[in-house]
Amino acid sequence: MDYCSLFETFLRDVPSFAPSDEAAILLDAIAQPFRIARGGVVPLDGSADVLVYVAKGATKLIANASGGREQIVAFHFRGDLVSVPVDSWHSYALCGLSESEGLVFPAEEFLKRSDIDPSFHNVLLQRSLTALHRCRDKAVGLGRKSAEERLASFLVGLAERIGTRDGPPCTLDMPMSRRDIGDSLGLTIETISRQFSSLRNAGLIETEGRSRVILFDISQLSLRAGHI
Amino acid sequence: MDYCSLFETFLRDVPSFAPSDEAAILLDAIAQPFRIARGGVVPLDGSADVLVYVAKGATKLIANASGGREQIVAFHFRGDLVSVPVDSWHSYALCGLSESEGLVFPAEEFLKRSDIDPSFHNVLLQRSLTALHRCRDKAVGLGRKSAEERLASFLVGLAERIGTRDGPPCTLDMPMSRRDIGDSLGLTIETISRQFSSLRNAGLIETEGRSRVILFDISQLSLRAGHI
DNA sequence: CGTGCCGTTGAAGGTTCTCAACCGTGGTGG
DNA sequence: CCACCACGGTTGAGAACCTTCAACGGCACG
Repeated sequence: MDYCSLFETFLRDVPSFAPSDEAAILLDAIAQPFRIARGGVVPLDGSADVLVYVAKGATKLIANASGGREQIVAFHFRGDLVSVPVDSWHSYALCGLSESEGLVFPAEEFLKRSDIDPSFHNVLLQRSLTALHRCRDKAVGLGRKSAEERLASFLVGLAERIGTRDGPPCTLDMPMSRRDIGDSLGLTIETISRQFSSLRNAGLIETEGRSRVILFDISQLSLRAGHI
Repeated sequence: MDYCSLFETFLRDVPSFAPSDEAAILLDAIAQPFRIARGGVVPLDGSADVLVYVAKGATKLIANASGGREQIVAFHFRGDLVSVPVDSWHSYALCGLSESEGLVFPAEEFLKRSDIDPSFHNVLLQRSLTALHRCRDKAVGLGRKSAEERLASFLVGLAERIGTRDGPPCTLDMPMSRRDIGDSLGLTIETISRQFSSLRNAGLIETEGRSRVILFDISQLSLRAGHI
């Protein structure tokens, strides 16, 4: 994808104004395109917070705790806008699960220029609130849930975001590895694997190869996830 | 505090426009004042997301996981604006740590009306990003940290928000109980108590009564917190 | 002065982690 | 074409950390 179509995709996905608008021109001036391979890291200048638009592929937002421990804070897919802080207790990086492309904006500049268009500004606010609410639900899971509940939650949540809608059964092609799932749920790969086996034995899911999961009964899974 | 002074405090704390502005009048029309005692719950209509402004006191945002387990997602103090979702996997409630007062706004209406003033809109966006970043750091702690690291993190974070600035030593008057701390860090009260004892024995902190903590060496605590 | 809640400490138990071995798959090079 | 290797995933056994259960102490409040 060349820069032009990247930026057009951005304007289509983060909706509410046409490419000719004044705000679009201003944003165009500060956009930095990127393209990363599976496992690659989105280049951040490291001096200021950034907003990253994911145009294609799938990414993970990683926080580094001390001692080499990693925590995946969120997964982001095509169309998502990710806020990546620089000056925080933990260092963050946005990393490709598959080959991915998109745009990097300096956050401060971006927000300043988006003032021009209130409805665009509203979209940003809405999205950051959605991210906040997702992060809170994640925090609840990390703080108060067993391994089984976490994995069930994870699968149900993923089904809502990227699953086939014509279920049941619902088929899920996960772009992330067992390690990624573990790093996201605060568990080890071994525990993830054991919980997959347990759900398989319970007849709730089936796995094909490394990345495909079939969910037979989402409501049952939701029950095991400890959702209210 | 009567409604008028509540609303004036709101306009002062969530800055950028004077009480006479058009936006202020519009917001005035949808504000619902509340006053809760220690342990009381901010009344939410339950049909739509709300934004709560805390004018006085200290509050906790609680998520209910199934099985009676509670997870405190965030603490909020005077001057904070809290987004409380209604339709989520977990049910949320905003609860007083001490006698508290403030204003409740329907989120959708609030955001719609704040369009009028871009700089106000910017403040909202900035605040929700701050909340998101805090929530992420919390998620890292819940996912990847030991009990000692969590408590050290908690104390350092609290010191930044409500500690005396003239330290060291830094004195902390915590409005929350051991149970609250446990519910916030994903641990039991017993573990919290043991970790307090451990930090006391290490000479890093001193406790006076139930709510006062004195931090002798914040950098040392920060080290134990596993911050990068 | 009694009662109740909050906090502390101890001992036993459980869930998850760590360490280790094994298997299947996909890619590479002889 | 096949052997080999690297890597991701699975499974088992023991250890670590936190929880659970239980008892006790102290402060606040009626």
